[in-house]
Amino acid sequence: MKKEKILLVDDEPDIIDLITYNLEKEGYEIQSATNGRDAIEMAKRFVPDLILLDVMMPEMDGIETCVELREQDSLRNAIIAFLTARGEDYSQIAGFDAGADDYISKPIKPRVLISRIQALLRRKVQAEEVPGLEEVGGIIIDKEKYLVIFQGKELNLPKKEFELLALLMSKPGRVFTREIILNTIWGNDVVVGDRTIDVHIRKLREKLGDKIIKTVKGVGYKFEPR
Amino acid sequence: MKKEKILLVDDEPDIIDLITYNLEKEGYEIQSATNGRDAIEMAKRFVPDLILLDVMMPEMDGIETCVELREQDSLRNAIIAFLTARGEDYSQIAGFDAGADDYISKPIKPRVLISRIQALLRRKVQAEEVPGLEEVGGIIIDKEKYLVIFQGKELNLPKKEFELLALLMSKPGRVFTREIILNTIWGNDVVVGDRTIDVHIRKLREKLGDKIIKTVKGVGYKFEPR
DNA sequence: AGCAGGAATTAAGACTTTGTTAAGTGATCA
DNA sequence: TGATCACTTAACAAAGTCTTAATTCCTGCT
Repeated sequence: MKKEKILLVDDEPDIIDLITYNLEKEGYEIQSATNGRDAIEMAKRFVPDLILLDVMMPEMDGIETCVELREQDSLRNAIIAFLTARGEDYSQIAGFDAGADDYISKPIKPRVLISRIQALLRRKVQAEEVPGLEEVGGIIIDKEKYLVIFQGKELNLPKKEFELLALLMSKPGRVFTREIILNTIWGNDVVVGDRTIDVHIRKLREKLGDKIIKTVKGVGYKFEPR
Repeated sequence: MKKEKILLVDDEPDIIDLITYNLEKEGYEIQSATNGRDAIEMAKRFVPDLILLDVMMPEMDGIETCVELREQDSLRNAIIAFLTARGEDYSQIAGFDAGADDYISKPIKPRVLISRIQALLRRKVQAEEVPGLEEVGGIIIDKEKYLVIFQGKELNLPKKEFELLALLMSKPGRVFTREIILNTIWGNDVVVGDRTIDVHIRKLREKLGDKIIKTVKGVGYKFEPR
């Protein structure tokens, strides 16, 4: 699994040390900055997945920094969370407007922080999407290796079956019409009989069980994630 | 702009009143429940955009409730936020695992709460924006998945019924004449008897209840949102 | 009350779309 | 070159959907 990158911005070295220690222990890759200006420079190169930003900083405060970070195109889908002292409630309001995704109260409790960060990154991962490898409803399909893993077993599907499964799984739940299936897998001009698709579907069902691919009569087929 | 729906779950009436008052003032549509069981029932019908869930409740606590709510298909993209008393940090950890999106500390400060909710809903809107999915009067119709969710239950409608429902729901309240229905669903040239539409309407009413589709004698039919 | 037009209801049968099986055609590979 | 595998087709079976037709039910009107 890819190491996720976190940029930590706080003017107090003690806090930086504490957080860095705890997050590195969790396997994240951490970089830190002690002021807004540096943070922006660093963010451009480091391209973090998550930015933890102290609100109270000399010179350029967190809010200001946040606004500038948000203008960076490369950080469009980075997550920004503020670190704020209890009682600084105004910052929550201004912070969300500045484009923050969350805020975390000081004093920092490591366990809480980690759990919070996991939740934030999980949300981000959902939003992203990693091509090539997909996992839905217990089935893993690896387009690079041309491999399907189902109930712990590796399956070597023939080309057409594999492509058909990959297509259905690319949008779990969504119905693909026969027409679209033909166009996608066989190409716009190739003409094959109507039953051909059925037969391939049948073979997939033989291998993956009957419940995974569902027929929508008169429309098409869909992959039904458990 | 559509009113956003919030379901509030807390066993203390005072809290309910306080929050309801503040959120209604902001233009949200609020429903509330005082225990987890009711909350789940209500959620199925109400289909809220956001659920505020007290962690500490008798019988079924917030975490448990959250887990069950997350299993509801119709709540797939609802946002769930916990209300927690200061010091209940354990709840933050368990809560995120249970599928919560955020937590909000008590005591509730109205200004902070509202700002927080706005941020959460803003995030939701971004995450959604998926065409083909519509929600009207507690019924969700998903053209991609060819699926209707009604009172928390998934319905698999046959093609014609589905198309008919989709048509009526596309403009809630508007009357569609028989002629337009025929032209849209059957095509301009296809000729089917007049009663055919009635029969399909009837089947829809069997499945969705009698009140949802209304007859306008001599004119046509309309979908009657709540 | 009686009537007429439209709509609801029902069940039966026609019709479509899929499932299933087995067999045929190539292609590939030792 | 014979075995195996992938793919396609054909033919029939099985589901499931759509239509129709016959009848009853409403509602407003005279």
